[in-house]
Amino acid sequence: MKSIVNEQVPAKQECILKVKHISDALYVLNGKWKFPLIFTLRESPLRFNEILQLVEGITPKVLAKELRDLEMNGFIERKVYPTMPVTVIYETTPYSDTLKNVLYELGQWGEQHREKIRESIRNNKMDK
Amino acid sequence: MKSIVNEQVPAKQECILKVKHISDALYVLNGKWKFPLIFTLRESPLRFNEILQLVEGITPKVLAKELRDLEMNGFIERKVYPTMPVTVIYETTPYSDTLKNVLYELGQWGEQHREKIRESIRNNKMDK
DNA sequence: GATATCGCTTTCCCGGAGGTAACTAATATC
DNA sequence: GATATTAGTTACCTCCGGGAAAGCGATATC
Repeated sequence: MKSIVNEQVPAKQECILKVKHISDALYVLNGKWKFPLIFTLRESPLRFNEILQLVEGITPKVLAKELRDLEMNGFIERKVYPTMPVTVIYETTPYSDTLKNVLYELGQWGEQHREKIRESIRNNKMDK
Repeated sequence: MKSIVNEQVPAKQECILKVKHISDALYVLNGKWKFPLIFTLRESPLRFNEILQLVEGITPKVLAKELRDLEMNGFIERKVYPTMPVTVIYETTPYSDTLKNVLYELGQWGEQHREKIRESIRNNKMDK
């Protein structure tokens, strides 16, 4: 005695589960800076002030907070070298490598999105 | 007369550009609900109250605001049918399909991340 | 036509994210 | 002891996400 309703239930549950996975990801990767920082540090390890210059728009306070978050969640490691004025190097852990595909797809999408927006402006219509 | 510095400049510029693409993507997809909503509506078009029930934790006000944002950015369409108490159906546009890969990778990552966290708790150590 | 209900929408409010600018601690140099 | 460098921290402020609850337009009921 299958009904349409019964057939929809598994699809619904599956959808709710998938959304939960996406929300789990967003929970640790929320905000404006997590993805940009992980991407940048995956290119090469950097010092605090180097990140400040490379990641445009970020401020010392926000950077310090984001780096703390990322370290707590196992994405980066903070290495202190007792040199003359102290050198602190931030580098990504292997766990950040698991984000490779996400970072790639996000970057690709952002690139085509920028192009689409530029075209919309040229054509003087926002969408459709 | 190449120096190490000169060789690093293109890589730096390339990195800054890629980060810009990622930031462009995050600009329209920021917050807790954009990805979950696009994913859910890509599964099937839904009415306002159906979304409220399906996307756990979202409130009417926040949902209305997010739906407005998503419509303005061309991700979804709001269709009104003049039935007895009025039916409003929200459905994704073809532009949302361009996010397919991003949504897939984000969901995959979130799933393995949840598993990793559960293991960390079992083993009583947070990372490393 | 007064009242109730459904399907959103708006108002009010709080807390936290994130920006600005100035300050600090440790060492080295002058 | 004044100044510079590195790696932040602190105080202050604004804006936005998001929760609670009321508002509102259209129909259904009496």
